Amino acid sequence: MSSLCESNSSSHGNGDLVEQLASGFKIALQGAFGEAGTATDPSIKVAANPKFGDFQANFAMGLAKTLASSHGNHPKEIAQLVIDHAPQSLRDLCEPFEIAGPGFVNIRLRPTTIANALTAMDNSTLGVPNAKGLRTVAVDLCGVNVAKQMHVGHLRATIIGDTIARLYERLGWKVYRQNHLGDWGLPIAMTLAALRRAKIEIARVTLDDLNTAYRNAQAQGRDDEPGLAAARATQVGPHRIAELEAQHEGAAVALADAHDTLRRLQSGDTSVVADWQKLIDVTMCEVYETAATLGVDLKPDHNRGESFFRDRLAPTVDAFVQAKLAERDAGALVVRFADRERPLLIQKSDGTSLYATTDLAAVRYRIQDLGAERVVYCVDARQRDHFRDVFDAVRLIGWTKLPSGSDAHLVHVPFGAVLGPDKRPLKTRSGENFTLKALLDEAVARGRREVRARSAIPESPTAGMSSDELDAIGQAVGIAAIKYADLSSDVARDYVFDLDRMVSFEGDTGPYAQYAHARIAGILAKASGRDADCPIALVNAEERALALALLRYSNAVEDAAKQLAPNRLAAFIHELANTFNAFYQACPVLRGVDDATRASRLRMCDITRRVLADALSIMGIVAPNRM
RNA sequence: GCGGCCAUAGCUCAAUUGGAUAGAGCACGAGCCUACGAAGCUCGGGGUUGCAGGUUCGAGUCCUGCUGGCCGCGCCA
Repeated sequence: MSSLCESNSSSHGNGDLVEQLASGFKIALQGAFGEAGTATDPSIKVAANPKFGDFQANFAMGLAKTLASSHGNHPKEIAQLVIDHAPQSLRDLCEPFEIAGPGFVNIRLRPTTIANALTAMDNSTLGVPNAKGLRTVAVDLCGVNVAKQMHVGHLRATIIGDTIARLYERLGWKVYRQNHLGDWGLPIAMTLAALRRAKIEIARVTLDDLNTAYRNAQAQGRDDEPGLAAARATQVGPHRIAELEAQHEGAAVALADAHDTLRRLQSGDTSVVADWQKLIDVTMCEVYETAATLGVDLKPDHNRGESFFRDRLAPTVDAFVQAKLAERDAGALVVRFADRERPLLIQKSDGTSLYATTDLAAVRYRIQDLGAERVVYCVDARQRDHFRDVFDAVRLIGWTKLPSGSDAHLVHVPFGAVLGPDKRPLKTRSGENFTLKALLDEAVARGRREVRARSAIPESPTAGMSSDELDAIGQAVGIAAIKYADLSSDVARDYVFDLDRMVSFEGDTGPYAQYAHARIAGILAKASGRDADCPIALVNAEERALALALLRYSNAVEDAAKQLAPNRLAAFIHELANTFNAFYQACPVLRGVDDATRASRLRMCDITRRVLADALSIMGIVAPNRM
């Protein structure tokens, strides 16, 4: 597995301890076992338990297995031999090594090693490596449909996608956010046709109107032809057949109208195109507003909807036909795969294309036009099979090839459903989807209520703040509650939406992290004048633990990006906040300590605050200085 | 019918991708503020990781079978 940043992290002077230890053990491994040692991963991990030290090296057991034929060494002997070959540069970093269990090498760092590493990361990078725009990723996120309100499903596609985009941005990648809007094709035409039939003035239409029209259009267009055939075959009552026939005719009329509208839209009929544009404007206006509320970077620049690819659909289909990868089946064009029955449909029997076609055109655009070496899709887990097929089709035709000759990496990040208390997909009492707006309004109201309640206490740091200030803080808290709850568990899993738990502000929540940040900000505000370059002294266990937690930041960011797992970052945030709170409890910063200790602890507070704020900003969460 | 995902403490979730005694939070019990911010900290009880086998020095993690749940399966997106 290659590093996210090809350039050697140690050259950044970020004091990455794991890398320093790993390179030291590599030298030792080579010294002890030559070729076989060079090929061995030192496997440096954070210690499973603090009593085993700070880190552990787990190479010995695996190496014993590969060496078994030629040597007869036990893992413990192998570990000892490697330790005997440890270069002085490695020995200088650590207390004497210990071998324990089946062959673990326990590593305890010298306090100066930790202090030096912490000093080295105390700059604007906070130790995080930077690819300097030399690597490129496209992130498919949000994926709203025109004329439809955003609902909870879009919450995940939006904030998970935004966080992944921010992770890569933080690592210095060139990031293209791609909002794959549903803004083209029959569904939009149906809505448009329904609006025009109803003589609704499109210039003044609202998103609610559109939403209603969309639903009505879908209902009108629903044709139960199979049902009708079945009814005739089984000779059910004439009443039922008549009913189905009427529905069939109504649907036929609506569909014919929609098809006509679609034809005019596609041929550039100025009046239809103008109305269509208005639908998009009305829809997106609210999407941008919601994105802003959520702290998500989503703008018109990021729109790469179905309509954007409309002229690329025919060439896409042609390419598959030319490559003899597509074949006719019952009038439609399908791509078949060697290892599964299910084909990928890329053209309907009436000659029009469908969603897979757009997805294929979009992958090609992202790799060949944007130059993305990775394309990440933040889309509902139910579309697993679909993306598997699309990705395989792209590989078959060879569109993953980059100019450099290497292959672009396609990844679907499948996320689970948001469930209600009944463990069923979250719905309102009347069975409708919750609009995202309603959900966010509720969360913001709860956040504001909590913040106001606290500001009413005279000793509170927020006492006497203006109503606007409290509202802003309350909003930050409410949004953080929702986002952190979503991003802190494995995205692939379903989760139960429980606002009470999210906004409880206790335990592993967004507000807990914000609170830790605000506490530190409070200390720093009280400390008048501090020495930013003072020596860092690590005496207490809590100081040492805090320093080690801070030093894990770069790995947490890289790991979260590599695994496309925001919950890894959330786990880091929670652990850091936790470790800081313990430090804070045990180590006075401003009172009753000598100047050197005070300066050292203040510096650690400062770094901690910046790391917390930085990590939260990757999740698009605001960290207020007071709350 | 075929295929995919999942099952961990009473509840909600972790587990550094095969490493040491499976960890957090909530809830429950016991402590800590004339306050460097108690939205906090410390300590405690709570587990046959759905079941049965297998692979190996080592399995929550990999393989096989079973049970239970969710999801998907050609002209919707």
